[in-house]
Amino acid sequence: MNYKNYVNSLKALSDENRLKIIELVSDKTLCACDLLDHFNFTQPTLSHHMKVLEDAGIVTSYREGKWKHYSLNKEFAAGFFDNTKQLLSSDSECVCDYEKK
Amino acid sequence: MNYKNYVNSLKALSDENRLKIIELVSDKTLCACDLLDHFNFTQPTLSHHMKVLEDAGIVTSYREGKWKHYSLNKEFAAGFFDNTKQLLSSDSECVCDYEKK
DNA sequence: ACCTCATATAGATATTCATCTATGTATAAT
DNA sequence: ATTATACATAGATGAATATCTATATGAGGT
Repeated sequence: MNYKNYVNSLKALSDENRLKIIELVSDKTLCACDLLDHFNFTQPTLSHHMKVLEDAGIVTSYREGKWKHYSLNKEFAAGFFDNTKQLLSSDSECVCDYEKK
Repeated sequence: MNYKNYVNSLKALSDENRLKIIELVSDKTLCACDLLDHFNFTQPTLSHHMKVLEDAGIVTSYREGKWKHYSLNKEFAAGFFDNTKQLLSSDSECVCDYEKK
């Protein structure tokens, strides 16, 4: 498992508003303006959250005219799920003895 | 899904050292002193991390004389796994329209 | 009682981060 | 060209947190 990458994903997920965003785009594609309707924070704050989620590979996006559309990255979902399983299962190979940092 | 609780779990997991601790106790029980051998930070820092993990219900502990022993909470592992599945799967029931905060 | 070992707590510091206001950029419509 | 709409960036601020040193607590052994 790539620890740095997994920790990065966890940090990106560790925010209640971003979790809500993920659920909103987990089954459909939404533009930023639609997402913003669901929250009480400002547009720059949403922009920040979307950048965090996109940089972490959690959501993907494409531009269509003025709009930017977001959806859940299914590859991320599968990968994150696998990493979580490996972390929490006792029968996974032990990576305990990597070097101290 | 209990968002607050899940976010709390994610935050507790969002640290590379704590992930390593979890892997160390995922298949065996270890005392704090044994855990400390695997890291370069100080004993109070480990104590802090163990408190975070225990408060989040991620690890359980018991005292035996001078030693405090830790192991992975299997119930947490199962619950966290379920929550993650629900979050990332598109076919889960939508909890999108809970109140703004 | 005293000492040693294992762990916890207190207080300080530096970094990270969620949010804001203000402003910039890009695209489309008139 | 001008204006409106959608999104991004810059800079500031307050809150959370990972780490440290110093000290306290607790439990066994001599």
